[in-house]
Amino acid sequence: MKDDQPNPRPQTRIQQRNRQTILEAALEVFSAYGFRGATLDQIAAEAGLSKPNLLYYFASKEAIHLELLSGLMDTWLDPLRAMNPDGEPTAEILAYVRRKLEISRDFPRESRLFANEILQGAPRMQPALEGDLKSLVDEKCALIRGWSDAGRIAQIDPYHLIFSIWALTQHYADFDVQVRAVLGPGHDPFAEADRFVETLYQRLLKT
Amino acid sequence: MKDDQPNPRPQTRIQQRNRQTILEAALEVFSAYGFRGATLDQIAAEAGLSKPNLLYYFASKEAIHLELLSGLMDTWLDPLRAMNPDGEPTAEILAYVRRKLEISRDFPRESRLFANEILQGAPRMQPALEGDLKSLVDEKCALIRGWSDAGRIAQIDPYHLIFSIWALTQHYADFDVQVRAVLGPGHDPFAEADRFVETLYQRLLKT
DNA sequence: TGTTGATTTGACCATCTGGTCAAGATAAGC
DNA sequence: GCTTATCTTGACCAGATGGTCAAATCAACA
Repeated sequence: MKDDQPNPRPQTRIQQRNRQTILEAALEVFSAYGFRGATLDQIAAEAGLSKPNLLYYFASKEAIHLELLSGLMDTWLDPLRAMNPDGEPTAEILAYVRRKLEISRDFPRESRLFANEILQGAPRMQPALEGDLKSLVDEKCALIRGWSDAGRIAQIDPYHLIFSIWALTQHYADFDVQVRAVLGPGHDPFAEADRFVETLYQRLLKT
Repeated sequence: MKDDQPNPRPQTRIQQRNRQTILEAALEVFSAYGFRGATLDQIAAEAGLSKPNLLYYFASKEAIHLELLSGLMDTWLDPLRAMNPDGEPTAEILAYVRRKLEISRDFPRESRLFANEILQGAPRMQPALEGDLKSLVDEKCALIRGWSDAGRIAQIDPYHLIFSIWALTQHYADFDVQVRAVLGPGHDPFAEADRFVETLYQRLLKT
């Protein structure tokens, strides 16, 4: 996201590789144990580096965590940004749902990291929530309201419609153990979820 | 749940009161910071007791946490247990949704404690999930499937129907900060959610 | 009131944890 | 190969944290 130019910081190949390795390891550990539950030793072990070496690449434990979180917000917002005002309303909303569910399936650790942060009151993300997130949601909700006012989808509160999409799709990543425990073996929760949410939102939005 | 008889352990009034005070304080702290993020000193301060005194009433930090979790499961299952096979299907399901949302509104700390535990892989609850929870859900899903096979509600996967109820209702407790950040001031998320989920499930279940 | 058992706590301990530092190993340019 | 800048680490530190313990305080009851 930053340091794309060769100037500001040299960013040798070793630096690039090791910072990446560390972030990957930190994601694994933070998403499983939360910020305070994770230790630098765990992350170092996961990354195959020594603890002082971690701190050569990142100023502190908090700095690693922040870097992960800031990288997250964009991944989070992109699918919603992609909702096209000129598309067919139901198709656009369903595409958003499907895309969000794919993200839960493919990036469950990121989803849990995010959930951990919000659960604990979002101490490091509140500004982003009230800023970028809110304004994007406001914009898309205006769009959705336009669609329902024009009778192209059923009348529904657009904000809570979006909340429901977040809740449903993230549930399969964040509560994975519970879902699997209840379904028992021999199930593909995400495949089933895909069919379920499609049905749900089609019935909800049908005029 | 245990020690209802006066015999096994005396349980003086002081003991009863202090154990309760400690559990209340621990709920506050654990739900806000997670198990590892919470400290005995924090809990002691919140309870207005000294740390050694906590450990006079509970064997360890873990013991406090376990007691909270075990108390939780029942509160969690009760609304689902209350689903009446002889009632009107849509009304029964909507009542369940409403009851679950009330719990999110009235016991958000319990909801977050639970979410924290599941998020981190449910290390201390997996047996309960695969046991009591699964069998109750299996039972109620059979019931719901009966309803939809009889044409009394629309065809829908009962397991994912229940997951959707959990996801939606708990979202308002667990992601409270996010919901409020997006809605902005002047909203009552739970009141709005109540209307939203009612609409959603009515449209989903209508034959 | 004296005695006994329950309750409370200050002082303490071992371990863990985030972080530092100086010295050594390695890679890169000349 | 030599020099310089980058990278790596063993040893260490200060503070936090879960937990212990003996001694002190309190409550109840004979």
